[in-house]
Amino acid sequence: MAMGWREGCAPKGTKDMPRVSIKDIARQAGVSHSTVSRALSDSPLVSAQTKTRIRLLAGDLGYSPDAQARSLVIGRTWTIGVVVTTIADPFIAEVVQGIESTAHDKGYSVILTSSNSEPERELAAVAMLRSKRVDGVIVTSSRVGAIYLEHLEGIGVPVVLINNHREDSGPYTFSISVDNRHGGWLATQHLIERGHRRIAYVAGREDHSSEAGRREGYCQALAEAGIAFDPALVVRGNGRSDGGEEALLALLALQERPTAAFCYNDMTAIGLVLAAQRNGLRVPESIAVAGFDDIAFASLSNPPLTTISQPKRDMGKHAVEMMLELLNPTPGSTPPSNVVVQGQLVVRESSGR
Amino acid sequence: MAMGWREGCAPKGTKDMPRVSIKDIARQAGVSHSTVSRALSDSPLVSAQTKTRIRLLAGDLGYSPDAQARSLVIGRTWTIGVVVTTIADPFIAEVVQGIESTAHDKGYSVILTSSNSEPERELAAVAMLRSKRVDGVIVTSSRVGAIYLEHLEGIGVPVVLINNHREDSGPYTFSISVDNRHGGWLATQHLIERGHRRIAYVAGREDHSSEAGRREGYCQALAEAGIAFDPALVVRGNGRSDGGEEALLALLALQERPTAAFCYNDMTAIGLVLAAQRNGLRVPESIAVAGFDDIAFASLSNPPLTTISQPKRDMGKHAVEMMLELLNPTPGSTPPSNVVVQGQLVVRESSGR
DNA sequence: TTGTACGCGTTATCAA
DNA sequence: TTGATAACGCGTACAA
Repeated sequence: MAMGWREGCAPKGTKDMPRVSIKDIARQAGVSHSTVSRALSDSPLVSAQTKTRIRLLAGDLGYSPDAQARSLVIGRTWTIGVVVTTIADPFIAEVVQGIESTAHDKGYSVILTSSNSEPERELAAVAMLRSKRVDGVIVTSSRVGAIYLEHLEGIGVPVVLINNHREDSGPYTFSISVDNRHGGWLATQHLIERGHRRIAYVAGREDHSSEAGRREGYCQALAEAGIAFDPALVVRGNGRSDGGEEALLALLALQERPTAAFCYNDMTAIGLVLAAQRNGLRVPESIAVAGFDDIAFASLSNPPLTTISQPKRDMGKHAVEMMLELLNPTPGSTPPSNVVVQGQLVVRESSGR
Repeated sequence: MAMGWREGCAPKGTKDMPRVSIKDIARQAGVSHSTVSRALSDSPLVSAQTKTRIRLLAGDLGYSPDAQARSLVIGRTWTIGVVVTTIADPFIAEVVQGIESTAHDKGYSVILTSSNSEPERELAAVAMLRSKRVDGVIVTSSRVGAIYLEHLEGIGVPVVLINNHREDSGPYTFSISVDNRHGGWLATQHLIERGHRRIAYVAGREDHSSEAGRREGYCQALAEAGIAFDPALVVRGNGRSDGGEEALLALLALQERPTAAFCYNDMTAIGLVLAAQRNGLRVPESIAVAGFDDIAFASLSNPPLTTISQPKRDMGKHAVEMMLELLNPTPGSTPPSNVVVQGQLVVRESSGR
């Protein structure tokens, strides 16, 4: 019965089951295809009678509207492209969950592309999104190069950047990002309140757009507390757990060890905690630790991690809503502007009593 | 300049930047649009001279082929739909990363939909994928209801199920799944080798298709070791960390407490470990623990978690390759069949010395 | 209230 | 080697 299968997928639907179009419905209903089109799109230009008749028929025939054909004439695809570095990053995954979820609610679907931070992949992704005629693009990548942004904007559709504010962005590009400086300040300030004065900062990658802000917040909190900034206490990391592990070793090698560490993000913090414990240190007794992001595992690590919580799902949601406002501006409203959301300090056990 | 923006996105591209089609190129090049089409698709029916001339022109004009129009006539979209429960699940996220990555390599793009396990969302997602004319669908959901599968197959395109083998699937539906029974056996056997005889099993949701197999493996290992099966040692879980926490409390309430626990998955195991530590138990000394999946955090938890590793990325990759073989059967090859991959025991510290 | 005719951007089938 | 012309499935201005 399904023997034709091995010959490959027949062009449209299988030979066993050809696809039904509005013309087919029209033929069976004895009307023109335009009447069918109107009936299915609930146009007032059709009698209620034929409307229901056609709709029933469409249901019986198993009709499914062809979004491509529709988009071709309408000029919109109700699809938004989402570009991430990797979906395996727990932070990004949660943001994307927020994006997909609200996009779905608004009748949009999502094309997901991951760049793996490889420039060629990024460009290929952009070309593909452009060809697929997405209505807009949301980018959740911690670093968006200038050239890359240029290509992105070359698609000619609105772009929303998450955690990646850029000054040199085009007129259709907006960003929504967490207040990194304030978050860094909150975390450091918290450690200071806990009585620490030698506080390390484990940095992220320098090309991550959030890095500078978090470090500034760290510096500011120190300054406000009258603690002299010690460059030796700022160690390099990479945003991943292994970076945190290496950072701990670097701190261990210091003459005067820190009693606390604020880490660029949770992954770094978790790696640092693990390495500390492996080296016989107790957290938070020997070294207090605070992270950034509040990924799901922050509360499941041992000890549970004190961190700055970002409203990840909400940021995804907000990004979609901003995108829709760009695509379908509501008459009265003000045009969108860049958004900065505040992170929240979540005190858990890794920062002490 | 970009003042027209607030009037909404103009149909195709912005007014500032109308989209260029092959007809535009044809006009400028003084040839017919079919010649342009041929030149761009590298047809041998065009002189090398005009071919390069047209291609250069296309580049200058910033031409981007319209995938929709193309698909409309070709009958393929080079798009596959991916259905997950939630992308925020670390296991699923890694599988999807594997899917997106290899799909990209093969020239396919991915539409991501998350069902949140809500039936209405699932059906809406299926309808949307059908309308968008995806070439195939990959499902990574731990439970696929019979009705749901029916709808899925109603799209008329191949379906690949990950970790969700079903006997009652249609002729175009295949599955790739881990050997749950063997994995459960491996983990339990490992705990037995470590000297444990009272070993608990913390179950997953009963409607998860992997649950039965893992439990069977557990039972078999016990039987082979001559250990009597004690139903009291099988406690309910839900596949999440809070389920593991509750399970530990249940085990604590037992007359004869277990000295080890095999958990349905890593999230459950992590929750159980955390609850144990909160209750003054030491892992693995007081209770040894093994999980299943080997999510990224298994190695980052404290103590690092012994678990059964699933080749998550490879499973995603394999799913795509299977899909492509269904879409473009290579002449000589055998038709795809359901695949069962073996998990690997990864011994870390949570299971003892 | 309905039907006709055209266009969206492609590919493909004919003639030339 | 190239150019008309007809599809693909749909929306819509225009005419009836």
